[in-house]
Order: sequence, then structure tokens, then C-alpha cells
Amino acid sequence: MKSRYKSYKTVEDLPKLAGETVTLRGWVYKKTGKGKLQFIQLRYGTGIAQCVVFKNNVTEEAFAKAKALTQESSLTVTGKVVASGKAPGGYEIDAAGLEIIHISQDYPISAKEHGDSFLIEHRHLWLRSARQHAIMRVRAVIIKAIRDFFDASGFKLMDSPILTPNACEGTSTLFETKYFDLGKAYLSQSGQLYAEASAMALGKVYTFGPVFRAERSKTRKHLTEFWMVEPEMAFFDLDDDMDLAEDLVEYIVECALRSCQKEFAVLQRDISALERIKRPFYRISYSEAVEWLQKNKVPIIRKIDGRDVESPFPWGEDFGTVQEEALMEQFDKPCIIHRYPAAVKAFYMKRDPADDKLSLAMDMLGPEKAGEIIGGSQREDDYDTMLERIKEDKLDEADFKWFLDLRKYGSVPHSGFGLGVERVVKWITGAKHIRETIPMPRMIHRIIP
RNA sequence: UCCUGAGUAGCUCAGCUGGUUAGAGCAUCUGACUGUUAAUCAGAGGGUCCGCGGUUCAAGUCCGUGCUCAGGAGCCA
Repeated sequence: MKSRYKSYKTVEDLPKLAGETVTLRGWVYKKTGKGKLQFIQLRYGTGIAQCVVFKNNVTEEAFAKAKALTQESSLTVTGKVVASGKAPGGYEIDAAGLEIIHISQDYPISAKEHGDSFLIEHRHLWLRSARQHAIMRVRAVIIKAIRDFFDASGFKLMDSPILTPNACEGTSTLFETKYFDLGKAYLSQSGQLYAEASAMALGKVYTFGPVFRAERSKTRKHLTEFWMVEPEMAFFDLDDDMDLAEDLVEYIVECALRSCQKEFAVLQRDISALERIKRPFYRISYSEAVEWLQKNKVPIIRKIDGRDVESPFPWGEDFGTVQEEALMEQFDKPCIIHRYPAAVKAFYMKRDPADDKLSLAMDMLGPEKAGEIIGGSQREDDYDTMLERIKEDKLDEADFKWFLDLRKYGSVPHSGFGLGVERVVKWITGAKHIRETIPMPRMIHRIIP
């Protein structure tokens, strides 16, 4: 693309420019000095180039400027590109001239270690560090892979509203806001119900946007605001739904492996664990999973009178972190668990025709303690049954009239799922905490920056 | 919301059964150095020991309380 805007040579261009004189712009990532020699690691975008300023090669003024530079000061530097085995990246700039744009004072993030709390308070600056760069680049690749996957498979992007009149699933706590004279509105926790309407209009659709959960969660895998992609497909049954989920995840990992080798090196990510992520993944039913838990003596722990009481895992309970992690320890690839008890799943999921106690629901759990990365189901498509479920869950019928219309006018079997982008980024990058996987995380005690 | 832990220099932390002027490394500033990449060496500055109240001759240390943060549970993607 030919740009009408200013275009500068950047660090990435250096290998092509050996022997030439270039002017680079950027920030000081690190600086070390040794008398008449100053070494500046110049940061621009995602690359770092070493610039060497030798006193005898530049004016006294330029050398004084080089000495005055501090971490994260901005500058332009002009010099010859030379190959050097000692320079990170293999090339360095032998500086001939140097101009300071701005001197940074007391930059708070040093090369030394910092605590979690300190770093997240300085998220706006933390993003400048190499590790965070790498995670953000992988995130961008993952998001592009998701869009490419759907766009190339006949899906249409259909955005869902963020302001909604009610809870989609009736369970999670919602963020509340005023909506003119119509009373309260809530920030969406899922675009799914709207995606169903879109799927009836366009066949195969996906929504991709931020969703909000006002749960008072305090864990390394929860955010109050996160990005979710939700495909919804007319005429798909649960098996189609699970196949699609596998195809998507396999494709995401494949793209990341193809485009993010440098990033994985920075992150010291074990690539071999990702190279194993090939279809078919594992697939077991909820009932099979419960049997496994019972056979392997993985208990359920309940609080009774403030004390932890262990008992064998009973059929009918939802899995907690303990059960999920125990199950996943046997797998080196994602595993889909399907056909959960209807009682622990959402009202809009279709019951299993073979067993009314079961929902045609599925969750995909990732390996390496990634946890739940996908949740989905075949949807209830019968008008009367859906109406009954809405009443059972004590939801306001008036809010769901339009949703019931989808079952009234040419209802068809359909399915979909939601994939949590940050959960996937966390798994693929090996980030310790989900707060590192989004530029500006929103968490229960954190809204700045 | 519940359980557990933490709060001492800009950052990361040490500081014993209460005791005299509260320490280290890094960062910052000054000086030396032509190959650094966590540079090295010499020197300097830097503290409301989270707030409030209490016990005591004496509190960073003990007690009470409040605030802030972290990890986990539940909920979920």
C-alpha cells in the first residue's frame, strides 16, 4: 500500500538496508554507556535496533545528547546500517547524527522485576515492553484468524447490540445503566439471542464484540469486559456445532504457529504443545466424564456449615475447576464435553431427544490448564417448549416475544457457540494471567487505565 | 459474597522473642571507562514503615479497626 502519510524506515527494514544510511525514529528501550561509546536500544513498533554512538564519529553536541538520553526518551537517529554479530537482531546503526524529540523523566518500569499490581497500574506503559508486545501481536493474529476462518466459510458478520433490555441467560450479574424513558438497560453478556435472529435471516453468521459480566470474580481467567466471537448456524445440529468448533480452534492455532514464531520465542512458549493441536480433538459426554471422575476418585467439595466436605462426584452437578483440571490432565489436546444435565445449562438449549434430562450442550476445555474456551449448544427450536422454559426461568415474556417469533415463523434446527478470545490468547501465549491478553483489562478492582 | 495472604525508599524485598541513628539490590544523580546488551568501578541523595486508635518506659514489630492489593472458591468464555 502506497501511503500518503509520512513513511519512515523502521527496525524491520534494517536487513534490506545494510550499508545504507538511514534515519530511524523511536524510543529508547534501554541504554548502556561505556565512556566514549553509547549503546542505545531503539524501540519502534515491535522491533528493537541497537544504535552505537561513538564519540569520535559524531559532533560533541550529538554525543552529549546521546549521553542525556534516558529510558523511553524519543529521538531520531541517522547512521549507516551495519551487520553485527553482537547486536540483537544482527544489525545495528553506526550513528552519525542524533536528535532528541523528548526526554523521558523517571520512567517507572525498569529492566528489573516488578510486582503484578505495579505493572497493571502502569498498563499504559507496560504495553511498551517486549513480552507485552509479543502477546498483543499474537492476539491480533488470533483475531484475524477467527475473522478469516468465518469469512472464508460462508459466514456473515452480524454485529449484536450491546445495550439490551434483559439478561440473555438469566444467570450472570449484569452491568446496569439508564436508557432514556424506557427504564433500565444492561450491557450485553452475550450476542447469542440476536445471532439466532441473524442466522434465520442469513444462514451462517457470527457476532464479534465485547461482552460484560458484572460477576465479582477474582481469578486469573476472568475479566469483566472481554471479547467473544459467537457463530450461529441455521440447520446445524450439535455434531455440526462441535465439528465447527474443532475446525476453528485448529485453524487459530495453525495461524498462530505460522505467523508468530518470533513472538513465541520472546514468550518462551513451548511450541510442541501447540503443534499437537490437530483434529480430531477428544470428545466425551458429561455422563462419561462423571463416570471417569468417580472411577478416579475426584470428589466434589461442598461447604457445609463453613467446613469443606468431600463426597464422590454425583451425576447432575456442574463441573468446577477441580473436576475440569482433573479431567484435562489426561489430554494433550482440547476436549469437548457434551450433553450436560439440562438443569445446569441455559434455558434456550435444546433437550436431548434421547434423554430429556440432558441438554444438547457442549463445552470445549483447553489443555495446559487453559480451562473452558468454548461453550455452545443446539438451540431449542420448538415454540411451546421454549415458552415453557422462559416461564420456568421466570423471565419476562414480553422481552422474549421477538425471540419466540423465531420459533413461530419457519423454525429450523440451529446451533452455535461462543469462544472467549482472551481465554484463547492466554492458552496460546502461555500468559499467566488473563489481564495480559487484552490491552486494557477491566477487572473487579481495576478500571484505570 | 466467602476463604487465605500481603502493605517498609521510585521498584523488588529483608528487618528474630518489642530496644537506641530502619537496611540491601536495582533505579536516579555525579565521576571513570571504545563493545554494552541485568555492563563494571567509586561516591551521593532518597522513608508519613498503608491510615486511625490502643497496650508499653519504649511499637516497623503486639492488640483492635478501617482502607488498598494479590491468590483461590463460586459464576462463567
